[in-house]
Amino acid sequence: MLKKVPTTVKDEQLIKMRRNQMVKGAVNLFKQKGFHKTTTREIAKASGFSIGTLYEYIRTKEDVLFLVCDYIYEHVKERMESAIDTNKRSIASLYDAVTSYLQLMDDMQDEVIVMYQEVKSLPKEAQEYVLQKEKDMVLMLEKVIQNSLPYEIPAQDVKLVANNIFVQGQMWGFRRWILQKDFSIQQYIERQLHFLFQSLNIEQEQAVQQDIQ
Amino acid sequence: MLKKVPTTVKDEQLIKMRRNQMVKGAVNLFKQKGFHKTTTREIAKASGFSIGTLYEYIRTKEDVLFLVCDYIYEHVKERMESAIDTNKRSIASLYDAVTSYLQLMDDMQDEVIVMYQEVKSLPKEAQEYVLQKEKDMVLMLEKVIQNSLPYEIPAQDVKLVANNIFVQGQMWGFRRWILQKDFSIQQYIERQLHFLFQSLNIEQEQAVQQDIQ
Amino acid sequence: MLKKVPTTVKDEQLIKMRRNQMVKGAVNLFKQKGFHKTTTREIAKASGFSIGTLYEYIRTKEDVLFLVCDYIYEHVKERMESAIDTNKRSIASLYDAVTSYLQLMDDMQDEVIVMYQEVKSLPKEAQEYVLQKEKDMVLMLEKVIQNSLPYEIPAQDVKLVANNIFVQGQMWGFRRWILQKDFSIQQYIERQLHFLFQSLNIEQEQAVQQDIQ
Amino acid sequence: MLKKVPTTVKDEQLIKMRRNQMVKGAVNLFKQKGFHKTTTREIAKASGFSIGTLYEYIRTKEDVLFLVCDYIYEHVKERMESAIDTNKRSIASLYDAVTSYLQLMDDMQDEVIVMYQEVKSLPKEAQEYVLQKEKDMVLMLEKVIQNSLPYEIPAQDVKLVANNIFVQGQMWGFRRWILQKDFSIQQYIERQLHFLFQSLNIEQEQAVQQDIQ
DNA sequence: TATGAATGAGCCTTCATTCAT
DNA sequence: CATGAATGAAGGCTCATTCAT
Repeated sequence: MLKKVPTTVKDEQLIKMRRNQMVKGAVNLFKQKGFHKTTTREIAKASGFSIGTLYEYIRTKEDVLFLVCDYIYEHVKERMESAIDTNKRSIASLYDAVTSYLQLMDDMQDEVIVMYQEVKSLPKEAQEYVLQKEKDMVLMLEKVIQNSLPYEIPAQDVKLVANNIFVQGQMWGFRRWILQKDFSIQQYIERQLHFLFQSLNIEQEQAVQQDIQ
Repeated sequence: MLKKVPTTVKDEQLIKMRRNQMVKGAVNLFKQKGFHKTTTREIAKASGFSIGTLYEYIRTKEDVLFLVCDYIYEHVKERMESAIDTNKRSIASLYDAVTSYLQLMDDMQDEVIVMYQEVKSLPKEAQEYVLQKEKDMVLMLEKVIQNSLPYEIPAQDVKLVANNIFVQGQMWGFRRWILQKDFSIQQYIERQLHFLFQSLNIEQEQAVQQDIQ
Repeated sequence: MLKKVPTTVKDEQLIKMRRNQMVKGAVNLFKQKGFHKTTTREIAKASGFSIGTLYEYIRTKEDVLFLVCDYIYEHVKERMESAIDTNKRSIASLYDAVTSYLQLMDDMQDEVIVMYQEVKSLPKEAQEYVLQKEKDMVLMLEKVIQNSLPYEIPAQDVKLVANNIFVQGQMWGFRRWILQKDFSIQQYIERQLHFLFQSLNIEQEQAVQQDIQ
Repeated sequence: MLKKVPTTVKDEQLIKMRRNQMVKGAVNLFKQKGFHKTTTREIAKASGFSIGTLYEYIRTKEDVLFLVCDYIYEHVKERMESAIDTNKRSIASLYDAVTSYLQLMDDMQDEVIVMYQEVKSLPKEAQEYVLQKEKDMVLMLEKVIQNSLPYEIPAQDVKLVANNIFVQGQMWGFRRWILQKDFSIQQYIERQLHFLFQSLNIEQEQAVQQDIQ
């Protein structure tokens, strides 16, 4: 499962730092012009070092994209994990999970858009690696759903609902020009929660109250 | 709203034919390798004519992408319009609309994926043109929802639900590797409808029965 | 045995012409600066067309080198074949063969030097292809030797003598700075023939006289 | 005639050691991939120190090649000188010289090949320096020939024969794939001596017997 | 109209060399 | 003295686009 991008440089500390610079710079560029229209020189410049130095930390341009995707997912996953307790057995935990997730998708709009528009440019192997991370995230949502509901529902339905939530998170960024004209993120979260709970036959008040306690 | 791609050729009939060949060939290529990794030569070859001829019918490579997007949307819209009556005032019409839409998204998976992964490669102007068509489609869904519901709901909620449905259609193609392992398209439609109606506080049986009548 | 360099261009006539231009230009450059220090842009310019056009007729820079080697050997072989009758059974034919061969090596000094200094830069497969052609040439010499001698000599010795002659031809170009100070090509040929015949226990006069008849 | 490669380091002892390491490593690499395809980093690694250290002992990459060539010739010359007495006035000394020389060329095949394929990559000045050493060697052979022969022969012929022998030595390495299939080095030496003596009108037995005495 | 050879800007990548630590 | 991270000039190659036939 480990997928390492080879380096010429040996100092692990330095690698981490430089790659952080890279990801930062690259995300910005990819956001604006997409992966293909972004030059390696531009990436280097945006990262604050020369083209030569860039290539001390990666092998190919695609490595940059991979690093970006990896970074984003790692970040997202981390935040999700610290925000969500997949084992708590109450509606409130679903409420919290969805709230945190959508909030996160708001915070990381740009990154997420970049990722979803460019994964297909990754080499097959890297694509699968990223896909796996995505699956992991959906799985987290599935677990929360399963554990929160006061009744049993078919595994298939759990999957569907989890995927729906997941995609609604992405949609907030992707369809920003349409949605963010009419909704603030708070409103968006509130209404999505409303329909979610409604569709699951749950009184939303329960969730909120449990949460407050 | 008109967005014309200029040509050297005069014969309108011929233009139509040639461009159809182009779109056919290009969609296939874009599907496999994406817009950027597809060369104009490949497009010409897949279209059945020479690179020189290709450039008699377009101005730039991006024109091909635009033509593809345009074609897809035209197709989708056409089928949606013939399948949906936005004015019928019953739950059944929402049921029908969602069913038709999801079915359509199943039929046109590849095309839709191509479109959504590559629009950002379009020049700004063209992007907006395509975006508008998308908006039109969501609007259709909004209308159906508004007219079908036996009660009033806030415009915002209508928008949200329409967008959710819209995205669930795209997700069927985008997340095929995950979803189509567990669902047939019929099952997918059925369960999505189930949760949709549940979230709208509507007995699904009503819809089905109305439909049969 | 066929080893074809792929092209984008279809017109066989044109390919031949352009490649001739290429080989001409490239040999000159390789002669001066060696393969590695010669730029593809320089090759293009020396060939009289643009870098883009160059790459319509080859796939990689190494292809140019291969084309050069191929051209040289084809040329050499052709001239050797037209000058030598491997079946004539007299000393004179050996005399003629060596004379023609050394004369040829004088004419094609530059080309031969280029070839021998750069074959190792060819990809393995191409290297073997060229090596084979070289073997063919040595084989020609072997045949002539075998058929000309009035007595039997061991196959091994035939090989050795053929190789010696072959290398003496190359040496005339390679060691030009040393040899061509002291010898004209006629003198060189005359003395090498002298020692060759001496080493084979043959009166040189026989050969010359037979030849005159 | 002195050609010094400048250094940052002062300690002569150290310089010698480090450069020995360098030559050792470099020869191996050049043998496998040629001078141009070998990187300075690879040379440094093969030498057992860092790229920074490498550049403490040389000024440019070409210096490494020069050092290699220099080393090889020094080695070859040394062995030749210890094996050959250019003043002994008997056929046996020619016999010995050729034998030693060809044996040496067998021992140092790789090095010799490297040298001859890469000298042209040396800067002009260095090329001449190496060429001179080569001339010295041929001169040694010339002297031996002159002194061994029981009769006078023209200076030109001496040169030619010396050059022939010299090139036959190189050919053993260069044409190894062809020759070493049919000959052991002993056989090769024996047959070349045979033809050499024959061409010089000398009974080989004389040489051998003289040698034994 | 159709063709396909020609063009060259521009991209990714390498690698010899330097220099601060 | 030794190290190795940083640099950027330069090279190989691609591909959208043009234009003469």
